[in-house]
Amino acid sequence: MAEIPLRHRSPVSLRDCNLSKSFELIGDRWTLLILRSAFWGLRRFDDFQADIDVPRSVLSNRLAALVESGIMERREYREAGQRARIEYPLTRMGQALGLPFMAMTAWGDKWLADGISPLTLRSKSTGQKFSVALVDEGGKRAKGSDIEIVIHSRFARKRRR
Amino acid sequence: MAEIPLRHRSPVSLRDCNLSKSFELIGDRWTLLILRSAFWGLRRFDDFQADIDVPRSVLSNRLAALVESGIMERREYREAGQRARIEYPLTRMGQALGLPFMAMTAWGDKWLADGISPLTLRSKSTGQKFSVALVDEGGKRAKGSDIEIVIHSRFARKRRR
DNA sequence: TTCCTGAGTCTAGAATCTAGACCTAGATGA
DNA sequence: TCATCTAGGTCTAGATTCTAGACTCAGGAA
Repeated sequence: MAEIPLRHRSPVSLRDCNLSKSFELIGDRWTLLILRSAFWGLRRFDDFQADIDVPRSVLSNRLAALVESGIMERREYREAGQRARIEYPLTRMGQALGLPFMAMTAWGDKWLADGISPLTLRSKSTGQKFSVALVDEGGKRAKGSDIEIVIHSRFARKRRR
Repeated sequence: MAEIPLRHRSPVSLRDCNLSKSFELIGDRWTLLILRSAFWGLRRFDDFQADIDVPRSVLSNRLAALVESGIMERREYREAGQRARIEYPLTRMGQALGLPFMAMTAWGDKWLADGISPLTLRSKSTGQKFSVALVDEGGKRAKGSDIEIVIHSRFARKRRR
């Protein structure tokens, strides 16, 4: 992997950058852990609290922020003969974070655990392993040297220095 | 997209989870923004500082942590006739974060910016667009309903309740 | 000799985090 | 009827971290 060419300033401002906007919403240790638990199917306050041992006031704040940004939903539900309770399921927007999370997990497997993955994803029908990859429209994996970054002119910032 | 089945506890403990280990290293707003700048080719202390307007002491801490964890390298370099300076290039481990970051960017494009992407990735040779996807060994995209999660028995936690 | 630049450190006040106690409303048990 | 339990929180005080901005330090240039 070649070194990235030196530059002194990002060509897209933070204001226009959807990556930095994403980080503003979920780029915090507890938020990320809450989402991890949510992907496992957790939905209730006390379950989150026990699962990741987060301070209750922090959990409260983070859930409110996740609801505010549309990643989770705050919903009443009622089990037969029980009183109403609250649950926090992922919205479609939240579920769509699955792909970045899988990519992040694969990175962790490779670089933090010597390639040992506690879990793998595979096809129910064919049994083949799934993995996250950068592919073209036909599903062919991108080669590092063949990738070109195109910045939409409306967002491009003048190069300085 | 169907709802995730309810569960009360993650089947893999935080200790074994490479996703949570990853979050421990980079799951912090400033660290994420520093890495974003690094992917654009920034390498120098003052460039990072100006690019994302991070407090200098925080930048100093975060860079040290990134070096400590092997994501960046602290390196002296010398331009012709100049004194030695320091730069912080991404290591291979750091560059490998590119894929999760691209996935995250695509998420942000879709959900935070109405699908408007300041940047796209395409093939230099064929001009085709690249995108991050979950694919099988042959490059075929995974269908949500066909994905099965397999937890390696060594790491599986007993299901409670 | 003074200035400049890159790469930091230091400081004090503000904001946030943490552990843990407490609160509340409905269902349940005695 | 009264106390108890539970889910889903709030409140508090003390510890930690963050922030803006001033300062430092070394090597080269003017």
